[in-house]
Amino acid sequence: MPELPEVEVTRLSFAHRIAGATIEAVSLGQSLRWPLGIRPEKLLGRRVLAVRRRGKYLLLDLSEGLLLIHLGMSGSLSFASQLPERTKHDHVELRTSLGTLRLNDPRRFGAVVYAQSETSPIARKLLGGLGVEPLSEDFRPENFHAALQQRKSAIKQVLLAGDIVVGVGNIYASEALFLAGIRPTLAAHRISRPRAARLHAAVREVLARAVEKGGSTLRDFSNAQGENGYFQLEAMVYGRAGLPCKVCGTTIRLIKQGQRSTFYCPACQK
DNA sequence: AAAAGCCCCTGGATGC
DNA sequence: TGCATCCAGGGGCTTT
Repeated sequence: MPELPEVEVTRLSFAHRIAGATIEAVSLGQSLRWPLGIRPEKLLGRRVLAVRRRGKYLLLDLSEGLLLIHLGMSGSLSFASQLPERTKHDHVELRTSLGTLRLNDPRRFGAVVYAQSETSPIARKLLGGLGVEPLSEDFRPENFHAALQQRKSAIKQVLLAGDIVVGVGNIYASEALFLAGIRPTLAAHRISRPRAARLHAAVREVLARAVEKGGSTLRDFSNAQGENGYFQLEAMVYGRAGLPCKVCGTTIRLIKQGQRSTFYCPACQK
């Protein structure tokens, strides 16, 4: 489910409510992708200072150390003073003085990992290889073009890899490439400077727009307040195989790239 | 260094 | 209704 917009929407939905809370209890369900990395009782009494985002990770700054939270494919967070009864896919629960934070993740590709600092070995392993934040000032057309020149694989897969620019997942990669008029199979190093600039703008535009719409709720995504997203309703190509392009009417195509679906318009994207 | 495949896991939709 | 197959928002790890 969660690409940058869904993670950011989740962050916005509880960051201000959990800030300053003291951790009172931690309980774990089934194992996730990685172990927590600290004895849960060690977290008791620590405070949650802030919630930041890096790529698709949420970073909970604690009075000592931080928690890295990843939602994987099917994870979602809830934060409320009163939550419904726990179900079998609720794998991490953090009870605090201001409410309970709960991770639900049926597929368990997600994770909650403790790190002593952002430079600790585990934090470096998870965050170290990440590319630039697409919505920050550091994401610049010139640098983006230069980075693409180094890569021979298909632009869609380069976007997904996340080592040049973070946060673009399977939905928004297809959407950004449509917006930029670029064929997903085009080798990244073949993209001209002006076209790279156009893709740069498209990535920013599609992600920012998706955040505004509360993300995409394809099956089960909701933010930490339980609210759904609506960006999927305005998707131009994602999930629209066989349907007419909203711009030119040509039938949208579905192909596989690296075992993942890619959608594009063969007329609008060259 | 980069690229390509594999795999982790559960559940919903579809087909016979 | 039962069972097999395919598919799904991610990404680390291993092998070329």
